[in-house]
Amino acid sequence: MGRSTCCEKVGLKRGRWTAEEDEILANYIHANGEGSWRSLPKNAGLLRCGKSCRLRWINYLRADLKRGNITAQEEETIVKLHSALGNRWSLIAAQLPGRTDNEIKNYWNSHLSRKIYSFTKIIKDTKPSNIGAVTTAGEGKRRGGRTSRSAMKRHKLALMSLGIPKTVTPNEVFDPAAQENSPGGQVRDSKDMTNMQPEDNDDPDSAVLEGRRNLGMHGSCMHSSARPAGNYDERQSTGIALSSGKESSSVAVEMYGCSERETEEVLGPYEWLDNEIKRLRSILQSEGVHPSGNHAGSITTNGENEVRVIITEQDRDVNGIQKGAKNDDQEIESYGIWSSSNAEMTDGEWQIRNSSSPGNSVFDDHEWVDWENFGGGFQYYDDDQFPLWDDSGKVLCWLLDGDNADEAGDAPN
DNA sequence: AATTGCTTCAACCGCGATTCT
DNA sequence: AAGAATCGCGGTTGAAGCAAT
Repeated sequence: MGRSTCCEKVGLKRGRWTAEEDEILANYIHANGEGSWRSLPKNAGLLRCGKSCRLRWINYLRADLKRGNITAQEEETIVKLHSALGNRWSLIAAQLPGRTDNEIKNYWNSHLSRKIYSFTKIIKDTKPSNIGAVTTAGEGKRRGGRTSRSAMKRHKLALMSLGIPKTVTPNEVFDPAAQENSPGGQVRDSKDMTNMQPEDNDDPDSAVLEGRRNLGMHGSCMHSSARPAGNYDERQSTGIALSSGKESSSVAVEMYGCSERETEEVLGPYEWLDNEIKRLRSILQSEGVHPSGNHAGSITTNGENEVRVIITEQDRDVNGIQKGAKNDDQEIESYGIWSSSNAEMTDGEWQIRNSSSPGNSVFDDHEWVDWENFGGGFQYYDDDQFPLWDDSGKVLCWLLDGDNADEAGDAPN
């Protein structure tokens, strides 16, 4: 069927709205309510298309919009939600009263993504050598000290011209294209998450694994999922992918020996992400050795810009749970993607939490989905530190919408 | 003071999803 | 049931303004 444009382009005004237009639109909506956007401009006497009116109202004129800068708390919320949901701005915005999806999208693109992108650029540009050659970041003479959109674009084009797959950006964590190339794939919508079944797979854990992957089973600020399929066997190793600002730069420096030039675009402190990276660095410093001594650790990449900590589990999994019959000397399959969030230091002892363990969190300190019950219904864990995950434990279930979400609780409203 | 490069964000665009007829 | 209309979302663009040179 042919798609008609939302309105005739001829004769309609475009560009910035004037105060007078705003007033007309606001008055009309106050009198007649929202909706019927197609007929609204005609009825209101505006030379705008309905789409433009709707956008103007939603993003600017609504009375319940919050003005002013994004707060630190909001920023953290955005980062965490983006880590889990990808570029689903409307879902993210729904958790930030008074903020619009457009605003959050802009904020992400202009503030947050660059911080992460800068680090991935370092990884991309740096050879895995000279580990230990530590330099400080941000010493380059550069205005602003940020990675601009244009610079990112140039970088992307340069990589493309060289036939190099461009560095994964945060937005691509849930990139459907990347998903198709990813071993486990990425979630496209909530139905994908809620309808996952273990069919077509003999491995009873596969559905769970799939679910973890699809839900962005990487810690906050991770981007481990967007790699192309390769000979890297995720099931035989666990991986950590890094990104962030200053602290992550130091990780990069320590791991790969970035030069000053290579770190020049690294950003300033961003505490929350930095803490993630700090913990990761500690993991690296421990060489991935589990307290049990059963793990041999190494740092590697899969050749696709991704930093991984490879930990071979030789006897049992990190939770001490035997994972099927095998010889004593057989390397156990450890699936899933590790993040800095599923390993932490507690009371001076490393607690490396395998994602296969029930109740282990995706994000540090925040219990999410009980993955073992993923197929038949969710169980969620309380999180009293993150108000998004409300007191009754209605974690992301209602964000997923769909039928399964109802099993875990009603969406707050 | 002029130029250049960059950041920000409002607005536009295309398309899939949903609702209407 | 099918096509049309509309809504809503996410990606992208471009103008305005700022900062460095």
